[in-house]
Amino acid sequence: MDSDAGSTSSRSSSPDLIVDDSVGSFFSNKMFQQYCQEQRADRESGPAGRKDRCSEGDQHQNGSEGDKEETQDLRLKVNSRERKRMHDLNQAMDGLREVMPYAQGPSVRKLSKISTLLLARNYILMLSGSLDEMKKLVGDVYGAQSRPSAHSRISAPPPSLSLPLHPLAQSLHSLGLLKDSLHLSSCYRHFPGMPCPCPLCQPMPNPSSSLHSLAMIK
DNA sequence: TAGGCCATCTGGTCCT
DNA sequence: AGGACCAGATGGCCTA
Repeated sequence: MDSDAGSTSSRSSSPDLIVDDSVGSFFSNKMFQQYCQEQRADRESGPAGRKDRCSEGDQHQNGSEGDKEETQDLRLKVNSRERKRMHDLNQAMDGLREVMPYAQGPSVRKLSKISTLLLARNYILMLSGSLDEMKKLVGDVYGAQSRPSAHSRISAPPPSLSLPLHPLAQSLHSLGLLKDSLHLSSCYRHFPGMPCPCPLCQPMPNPSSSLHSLAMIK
């Protein structure tokens, strides 16, 4: 189908659609309108189109010309709304990609939608785990401040450091998005005696949880 | 060339 | 009734 004719790039999740305020939404340049006219011609001329479109054409075959145009206008309006809805959805997806901890730039392939969602989920779970751990740590510090052994407890390397990387990092690896040069830990401050705060260096909060399987992209 | 990903169209369903 | 949402179908583009 040549329905992509109205956009500059089918790979973009935010195609350049012309806003036609008279229609009330994203709509259509001349090419798209021409496409619609061709579709109408297809419907009326023969069985070349899809079956559902043909049935729609048959359905209105006996109607008056005015009814036909009214139906087609309604269809265009509905299509336009649906296009706008998907456009908004893709914008939200782009917004999600922007806050995901993976390298962005022209040389890095954009995350697919499913990858974005899976990574986002894992990222949220990982942040929640980190927050819980931080709370515990803070509680330990303030609870044991009067005890002399408190300091040594903090500076001791956490046993979790030996655990495997968080599934988020594994996901990025599996997607080919995490290379050595792209490691994100440089964005974070490293404190002596503390684990690297970089999200990708975080151990799995619970290795036996179902989270592990969720990191597997497809 | 097959498979993945995507945009779009479309009809159905639900909600306001 | 009209709009939002959803899922299926279809075809185009890209990559391995």
